[in-house]
Amino acid sequence: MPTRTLRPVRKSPPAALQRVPGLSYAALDEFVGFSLRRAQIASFADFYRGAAGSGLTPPRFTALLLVGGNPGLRQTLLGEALGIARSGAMLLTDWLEARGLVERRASPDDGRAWGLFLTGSGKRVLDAVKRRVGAEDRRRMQRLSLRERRQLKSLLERIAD
Amino acid sequence: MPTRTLRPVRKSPPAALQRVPGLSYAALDEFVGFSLRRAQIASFADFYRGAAGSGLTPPRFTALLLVGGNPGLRQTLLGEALGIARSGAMLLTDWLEARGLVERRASPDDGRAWGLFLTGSGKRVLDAVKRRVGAEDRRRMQRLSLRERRQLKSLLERIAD
DNA sequence: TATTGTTATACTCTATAACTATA
DNA sequence: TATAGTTATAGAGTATAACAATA
Repeated sequence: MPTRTLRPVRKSPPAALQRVPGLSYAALDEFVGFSLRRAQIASFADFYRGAAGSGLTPPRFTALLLVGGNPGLRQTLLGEALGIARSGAMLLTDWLEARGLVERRASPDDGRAWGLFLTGSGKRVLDAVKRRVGAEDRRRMQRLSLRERRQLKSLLERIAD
Repeated sequence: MPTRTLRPVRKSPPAALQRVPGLSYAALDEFVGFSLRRAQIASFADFYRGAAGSGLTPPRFTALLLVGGNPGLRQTLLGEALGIARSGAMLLTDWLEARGLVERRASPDDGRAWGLFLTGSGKRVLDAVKRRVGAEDRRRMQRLSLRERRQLKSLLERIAD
């Protein structure tokens, strides 16, 4: 059994591109990627507002959602889904387990692997954060009509790989 | 004058959410934020493809674009535009200066401040990378019709703060 | 031999806080 | 006093590589 070190809570959201008044952004506005990035940063800010106090970050929240939707998920697969190395998936799982949100259970069919499961507390925390983050997500999207929201989502899916 | 330490070139793009076949993503798909994030990650991948070999990262590229479009830009303002602390803006400027892409000139009206300017080499590198990254950006967007591209950009601007 | 999880280590980017020199 | 830039230091998240146990 490994050492379960509790990693501290993140204090503030990551860097954010800002529109500073008086500066020329003409060169940036040629790229759709910049609009995408700025919208995505706004969405991250929503997340941090909704997840405030939970200690969750986007990868941790995503991990909880994935474990919740795929009980018995293995760390390697979790890492793959998150696009991080196995070692990182382990540290992430350590953090979630130390906080009592996720449980490692020995895999019945593979002695090398763990199956990951939400604990009762993990389910409650996930539900609460999901509700609050979801509310923030919908609040921002209410700037658009229902039709525009569907359009945006469909366009985004088409340009994502 | 500070020490101008040359920071190494980034090897690989940052983490990327992946659709792993067989996993349930139902819980994630409730959030527009996830579509946004996945599309944005794809756009980052485009950037790293286009900027390959240049050592540029998204913040460094953005910094070059901003200095190019705002000659004499001060570090503090650059940091603000990028959403990073002054100290970070300095390290970033150090990197760009050590690579000969950007020049610090004493500000004529304020003895404390630098004005940032692209060097000849900086202009050439920026032009080349801009062209290649722009091509990648447009290549992805060609999955959409012209009308859809305009729509996407407009929708993104409306949900960004 | 290959894979799962783990450990050790290092690197990148960021922040905070204290310093200096100018304003 | 306040601001621009700098320095020192630390933290968070990532990667790579080597290891043990199991497949």
